[in-house]
Amino acid sequence: MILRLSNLFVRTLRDDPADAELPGHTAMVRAGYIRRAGSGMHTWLPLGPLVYRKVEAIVREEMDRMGAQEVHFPALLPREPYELSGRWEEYGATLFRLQDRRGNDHLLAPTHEEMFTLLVKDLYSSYKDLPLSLYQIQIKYRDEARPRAGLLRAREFVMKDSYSFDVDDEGLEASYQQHRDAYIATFDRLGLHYVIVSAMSGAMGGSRSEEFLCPTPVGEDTFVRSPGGYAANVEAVVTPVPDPLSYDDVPVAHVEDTPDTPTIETLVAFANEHFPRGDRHWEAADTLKNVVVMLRYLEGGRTPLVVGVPGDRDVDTKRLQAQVEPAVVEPFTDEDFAAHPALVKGYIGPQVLGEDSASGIRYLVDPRVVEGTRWVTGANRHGHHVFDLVCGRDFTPDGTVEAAEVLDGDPAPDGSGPLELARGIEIGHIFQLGRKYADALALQVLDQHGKLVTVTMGSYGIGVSRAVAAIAETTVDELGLCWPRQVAPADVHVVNAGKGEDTGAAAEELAAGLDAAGVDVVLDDRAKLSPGVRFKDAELLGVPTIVIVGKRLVDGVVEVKDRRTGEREDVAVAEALDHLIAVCRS
RNA sequence: CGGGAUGUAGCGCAGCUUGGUUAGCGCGCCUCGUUCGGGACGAGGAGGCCGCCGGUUCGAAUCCGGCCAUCCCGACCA
Repeated sequence: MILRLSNLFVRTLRDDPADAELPGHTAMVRAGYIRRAGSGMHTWLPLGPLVYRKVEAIVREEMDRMGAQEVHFPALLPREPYELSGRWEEYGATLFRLQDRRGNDHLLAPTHEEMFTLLVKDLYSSYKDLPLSLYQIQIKYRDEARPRAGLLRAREFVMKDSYSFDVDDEGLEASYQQHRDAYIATFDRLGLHYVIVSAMSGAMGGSRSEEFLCPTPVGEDTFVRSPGGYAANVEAVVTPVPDPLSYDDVPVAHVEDTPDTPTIETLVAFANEHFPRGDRHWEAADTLKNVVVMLRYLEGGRTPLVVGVPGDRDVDTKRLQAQVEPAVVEPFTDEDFAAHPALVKGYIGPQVLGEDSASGIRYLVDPRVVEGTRWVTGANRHGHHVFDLVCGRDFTPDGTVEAAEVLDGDPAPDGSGPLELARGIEIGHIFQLGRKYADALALQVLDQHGKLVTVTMGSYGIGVSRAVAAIAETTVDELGLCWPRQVAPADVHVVNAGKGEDTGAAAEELAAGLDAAGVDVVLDDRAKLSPGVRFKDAELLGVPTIVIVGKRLVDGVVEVKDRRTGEREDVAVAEALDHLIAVCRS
């Protein structure tokens, strides 16, 4: 294939588009791979699909290799299956809903669990048919609250989603492992760096879930890693529990007048001024911060929950949310405070909390709050705090919860060193669904004893368009795009940098030779352009090997430049073809 | 959803405060000529519902009101 810039449908931009912020996205727009069509929607120009299709092909090959079979559902679906699974309601505002001319509800699918489940239910009814893995590569729709970062968080995007079906947990584990191996092979081939992080704490019945994150500062997901190789989603970090402390010599708890100290900061400052410690200053970590939230349950109803964390940390809503699922964490409003007079805003303390207390309000604390720890905390009276309140002596929480934010330097749960917070792009997610959808949609098969058993499922996703973006973001440099060869739109970019007909003819001949050898070529055969423009465009487009046919042609050489390293070498014209073919196949 | 901003040619922007010729600049595009190894130069061109609706006014890109859209920060995000 020879792409001639003289007629390729592309126009490179000299200025950065105003609405692009990430370097890779900016370069893709400037180089003419994609354009914004609307918020979270993108048009692909000819260069874009050349990259996209190579990514897609690698994903497809690895799925086929592991034995998954490709199917294809509509992106537009009727309401009914989602009604049956409960997700018509559950999915909320993120679901694109629309009506047909008869007023019937439809949706643009954000993911296809229901359809896969129902399809298998329609066709299969025996354990002999399993295990089975099906996949599709499909446009997905999510009405994101805030689309951003170009292809990374779009409202229309392409995802490979697959689902495994097994009769038992051992089968599911095997299918999961197959997908995990296939994903490793896929991302290795794509040239994407990744870390595999545990995405759940295991509090949800032991089902496994792991995310493939591509580490980059522009990523939207936060994860942690340790020097010893531990890596996890922040939601999954388990806090090591300290040993209990002796509290024999801790004075009796005493309430003090602490006016105008509704925040940890004001409290610490006040305590240091009026109740100085003998040994050191009071610190935020000496205080116990009690945060009250409302839990809303799917089946209806709201109950308050108070979470106690050391005062130097905030409650991480995402971590808390992961712990209380399927309940939803909601803010505690002023009306809620009015309805629960035991809770004094800014001065909440454990003495009035607990399921066995008068208030009956559930009280969970950070795992660091162990027996014997002494705290400065709210006295449940406006302007008052209690000092030397000892856990296990003066109060007993209902339990612990992993809700405190994870901080840089916290110890890894497996003892592999201090955690480092890092950012990444979620490029893949593998998940043991279990029987959620099989139960909801009655997917059962007969086992070898003739008994009906509910199938257990896994779901596995790779963001294909997002992977393109992730590659761009992690390879782009100050000159432009810099594609890995296996996904580049072409192998060689031939620049005719001369002014005479001789360089033009030599460039044509070289391009034709490469094409005949099966090497894809971008040929800059545009007329009347200064060499500088051609060089800039070649670098912006990001084809891995650039050949300059120019002033050195009179010496019988062309220049071969590696886009990534910038290294140039002179190659005799007579050897250029063989040299380039070797470079592209190495 | 909270906060902040923006909407003027394909792209990037000025003009608006203080209303008044034919709405301007750079890039890109067309023609001619000169250039030709790091986004060349000259001359001449094409291209605009100034986001939409309404109001004020003799007159609105400019002032006022409403709406819509988009972007950024945050919240949210299997």
